[in-house]
Amino acid sequence: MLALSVASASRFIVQSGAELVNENEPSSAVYFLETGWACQYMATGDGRRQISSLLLPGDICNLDVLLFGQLNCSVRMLTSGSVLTVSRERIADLAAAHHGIARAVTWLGALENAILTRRTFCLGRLSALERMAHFLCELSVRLGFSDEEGETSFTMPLTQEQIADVLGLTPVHVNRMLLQLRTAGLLASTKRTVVISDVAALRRAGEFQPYYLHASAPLETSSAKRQLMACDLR
Amino acid sequence: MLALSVASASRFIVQSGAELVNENEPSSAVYFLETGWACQYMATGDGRRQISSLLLPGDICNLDVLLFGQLNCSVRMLTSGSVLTVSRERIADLAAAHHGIARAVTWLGALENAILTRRTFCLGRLSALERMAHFLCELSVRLGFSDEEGETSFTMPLTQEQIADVLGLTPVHVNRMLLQLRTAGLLASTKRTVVISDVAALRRAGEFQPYYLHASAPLETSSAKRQLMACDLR
DNA sequence: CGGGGAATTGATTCTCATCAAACCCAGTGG
DNA sequence: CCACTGGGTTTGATGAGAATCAATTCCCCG
Repeated sequence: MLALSVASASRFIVQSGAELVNENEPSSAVYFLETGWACQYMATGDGRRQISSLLLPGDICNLDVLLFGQLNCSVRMLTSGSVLTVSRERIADLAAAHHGIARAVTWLGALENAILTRRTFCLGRLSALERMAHFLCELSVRLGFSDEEGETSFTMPLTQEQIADVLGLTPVHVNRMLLQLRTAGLLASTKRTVVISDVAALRRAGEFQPYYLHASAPLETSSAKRQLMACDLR
Repeated sequence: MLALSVASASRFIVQSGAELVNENEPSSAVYFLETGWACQYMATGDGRRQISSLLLPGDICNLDVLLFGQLNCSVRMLTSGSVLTVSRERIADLAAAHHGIARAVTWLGALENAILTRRTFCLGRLSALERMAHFLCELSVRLGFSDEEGETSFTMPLTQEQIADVLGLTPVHVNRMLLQLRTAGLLASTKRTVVISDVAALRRAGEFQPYYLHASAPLETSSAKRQLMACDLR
């Protein structure tokens, strides 16, 4: 909404907390997240919130809009960042003209699908500790750190409350689970820096198998994103 | 696996419990479920199981295979039924040649996506009772009963254990939640027949909003399915 | 030097899991 | 025709994991 109020421009600098899409309003553009983190979420009337997917730099959100003209969840920036928008019509036209574009949309949709499928498993059947471990493993791979052992570290701008909304837990419990992973020697994180001391062990603890992310086909994924981005720049 | 062992034929009669896809083996076909119910699920080593999606008569599963060549979950029949298979190559060829087919695949993928997103919300933030209510509402709409009030009834071949695997609960607790809904007057089910006594109330109890199912665009959905089915029959 | 959001810690409560037993009922075979 | 069987359902008693409530501490920033 906010972002689209200036219809002519296509790149926006948005503040942390800015709402890109509201679940109750129609939306007619796809967003490409250049920098910053964002999330898709749904909320109940009484304040419970569930983040259904995290959007990392380079991610595209709102693909459903291409078909449905409406997203059933809201999208909000978790940090400040910059966003490119492409109108629904523009992508539809290009997809009709170029196989590559259509394929890119399908590919990214399928990838999102795989991630969501995995998340249902985590939320339904893993304990809080396992979910936490799985989450950190998934994040590291999505951010491009796919080493299977040794140590990995990266920065993560999320608050514990936001992590809680991803994992279906309370902030307090997230805190305790992080502590537990730290005392178990799997994690050595400070503030906003995640340090996975023992990748292999953390993966075991979280039942994490990286295959579903298809990170071994980075060419496909990144080329899909690049093609969609090019829609905007032409 | 089982089904594909006879490569030439394309319609199979399968027994309840038959495994159509195993998460650890590559798969190279899309399945169209003519009759019967099936499910996609993932399991841990120690026996926990989570059903990520239910496949109802008329549903298509395994679309991810078109892009990834591998599904990350298993698919199993919950009842006996009949299944049509279409090879990956065949659909890919047709999709390249006909817009309609490509669009159908994208549409169904997006719909699955919307359902998974919603399930994430249910598993993460709804109580057992709310999940149960939401599940029954979703089921009734997916089966074609989209009345918003009054009474609705349909037959459901699932055991309480299978429902538990959908909702991330234990069979015992599923039983108790059903009892609770019955004593609250929202439900009047016997054996395998679900009778929703008060649709509006059950929807409120489960925070259910039907929009995400896009049942109001049945033409799109069913025509997408029909087109894919036609791939097989030509 | 405050001020405020986030993180941490403790005490308590509640939801749901676990364990265990009884029951119901359809199908089978004597 | 009726005991036998076994999967599914129902019910009860107990326990564990996570939520809730409530302070306190830690930092970052003005």
